[in-house]
Amino acid sequence: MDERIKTTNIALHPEPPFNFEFTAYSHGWVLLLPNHWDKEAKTLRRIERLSGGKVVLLSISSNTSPENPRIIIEVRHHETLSKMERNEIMASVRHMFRLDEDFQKFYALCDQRGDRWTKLSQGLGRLLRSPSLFEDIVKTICTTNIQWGGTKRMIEEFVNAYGEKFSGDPVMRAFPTPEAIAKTTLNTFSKKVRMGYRTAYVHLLAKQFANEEMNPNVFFDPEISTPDLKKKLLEIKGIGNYAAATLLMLLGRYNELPTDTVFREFVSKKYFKGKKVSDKKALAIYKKWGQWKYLAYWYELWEMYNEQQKEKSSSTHK
DNA sequence: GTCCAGGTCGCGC
DNA sequence: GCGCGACATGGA
Repeated sequence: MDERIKTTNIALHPEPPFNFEFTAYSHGWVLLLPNHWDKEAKTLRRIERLSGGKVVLLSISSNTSPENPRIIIEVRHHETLSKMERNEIMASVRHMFRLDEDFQKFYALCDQRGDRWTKLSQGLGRLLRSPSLFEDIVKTICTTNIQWGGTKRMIEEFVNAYGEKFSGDPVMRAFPTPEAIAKTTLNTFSKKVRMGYRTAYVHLLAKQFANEEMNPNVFFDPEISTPDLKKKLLEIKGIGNYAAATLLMLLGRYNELPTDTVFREFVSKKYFKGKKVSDKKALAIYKKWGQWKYLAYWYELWEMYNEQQKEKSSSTHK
């Protein structure tokens, strides 16, 4: 290991209930570069390029104490880490794990429903997100009209082609900056990263972020109503109804559901004995959850996934 | 080879 | 406001 690499540890103190592993592994994002999930160490690693240009390696883990939960960020870096850089890293990780989001009302609703829903108030429901909105939009675009394997491949090519390296690691790279994509031509970009027709959307998005035509702060403004926010999301090329609902979830608004193939198949299976249903009927199932629809849906989807995994392992161990 | 994926766009009506 | 074909790419 390079001796010039320094290590700085930073601790965060989430409000309980908080469950680090459930949050890290809450949906597919943990499996997309530049995230690396170390199963044994229960650690999320990723290269991060700070706004000042410094590239660092973050190893994010937890003490897993329910009473006094703590997130530990091990930062590997060159030279000294300035206070500003420390603060930026803390803010990014708080953002990823949604430490500033309040789930009390949702948990109260779950406890009120009783039964298996009470499990959620032990700290489930936080869905991992990326440090930047740009990363979350690119990734969401890359989940449309493609299977999960395709999403992983596209993001992998994207990160490996344009992400910055940390000199202490030969392989890992940061998520590309909008500037890095904006300064390459669409033609070159489309040859380096095979995203199909999505290439033009991602290239345009990068240009809009780079020239500040798109301001991420607008999307995080608590004052903006959810319908207005959805309208803004739909203005982005490549974002339709499904992607807007996904992005609303990532932005902390849970009242829209992504009516895609997964949602339709799931609701049909769970509530309509596998028969086809209209989106309207399917959506009606979650109406009672009000502003928490996405979290309720996601929990049930996760439940079914776990049951299927159990069945699989029990049938192979016979 | 054919079909289609955690859809979206742009067109014509 | 709705229906419908086109869209890149690779895996099933």
